[in-house]
Amino acid sequence: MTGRSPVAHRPRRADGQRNYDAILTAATAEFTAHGSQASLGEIASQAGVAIGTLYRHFPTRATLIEAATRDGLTSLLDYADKVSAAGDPVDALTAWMSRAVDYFSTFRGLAQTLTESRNGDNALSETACAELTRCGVRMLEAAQATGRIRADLTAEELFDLLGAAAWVRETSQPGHDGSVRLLAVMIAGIRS
Amino acid sequence: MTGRSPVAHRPRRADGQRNYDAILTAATAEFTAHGSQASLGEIASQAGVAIGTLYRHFPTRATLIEAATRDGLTSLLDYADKVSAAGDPVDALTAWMSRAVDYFSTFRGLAQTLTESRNGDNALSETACAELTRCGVRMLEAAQATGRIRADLTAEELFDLLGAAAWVRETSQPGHDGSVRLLAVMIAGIRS
DNA sequence: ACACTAACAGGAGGGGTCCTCAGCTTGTCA
DNA sequence: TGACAAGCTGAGGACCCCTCCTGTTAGTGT
Repeated sequence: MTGRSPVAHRPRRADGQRNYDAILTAATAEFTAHGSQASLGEIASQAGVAIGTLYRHFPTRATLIEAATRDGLTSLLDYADKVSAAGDPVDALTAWMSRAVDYFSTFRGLAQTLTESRNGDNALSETACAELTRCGVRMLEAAQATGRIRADLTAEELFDLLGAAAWVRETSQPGHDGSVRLLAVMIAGIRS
Repeated sequence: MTGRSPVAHRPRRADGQRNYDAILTAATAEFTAHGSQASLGEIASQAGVAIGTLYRHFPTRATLIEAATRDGLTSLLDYADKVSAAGDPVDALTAWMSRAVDYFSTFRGLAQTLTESRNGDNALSETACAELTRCGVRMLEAAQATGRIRADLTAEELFDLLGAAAWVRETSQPGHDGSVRLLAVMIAGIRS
């Protein structure tokens, strides 16, 4: 080891950063409009870069999806802290679940990507998955400690509920959000 | 009007019927293996016909999906009658829900097609959707009449539950069927 | 100020899928 | 048996995915 890390990268080039940002902006718009299966060629085109440039920055669709939803995930994790500090763990859990469904359905197809990643199939980064899982476990265990949430519910099952509710929202016709009632039924079902 | 219907079609040609059957068999196998997004070219190839022949018999993917799942639907409707006659309407409803989730998850992507069709987006035949809806309404109302199922649950919401459970099953890693627990939570949640 | 080089951008190309359509084949009925 | 409608074919245009090779440029050290 020399004094400084042997792999001290050069700072990212200015044009690279510009394109990275432009691609991310375009991707967010396209995913919102057309779901996670939006055309990558169209995203590149919207961003004003060639397709090769998009692949340079985001080697797989999953990396792009993850980058485009990173803010949402951070926001969800922050929300967990806030609502946990506020008071009753069961209220915190239910509020967080509702918020998590919002995040899961940021755009069509995200719930599936998240669930498959949690199952190891697809490949969002493990750290993101792990953060989300840890957060869910914490919320669930705190609520279970009150005795008012079924003790036999696992975190895995909790995430199944969230994914399912998000799927319903994605699939509902616009204007009618079926996930609200579904979530209510679920929350009733997980009480002791 | 003459004595016989003015649009009395010739009987279907024998080779046409053979190909129709072969396509349906191949489609069932391919949908089972690869979900509702299976390649239509591959299905035609498996059936030993050209792609144009497949489109002649099934102008859209939805018509093919519907034909490939018709038996399953019929079987589900029959099951409703059987279990309704057997005894307690709440038991009948819960048993039927479990069976309906089986049908909804005949292959990956079917739950989405069914739900979208119920919402008018996609296009399975209206008659099939209507039959299914009528069946669900009947099961639900009978169960609600006992007072042991929440009276404010609508059939639309019931089908959201079923679709969501089927989605979880489709998305679960093979070997672990998350829909069983999810359905249990849902059934707990819809009781009064 | 300048040359060097790693990082970057570009886009053609091979492979896949979808769906159509003009022309050919064949089963059926008289 | 012959005529004709029903049926079959598969090439083709349009789209998308992802890779990879070529040319360009921004940042760095002297």
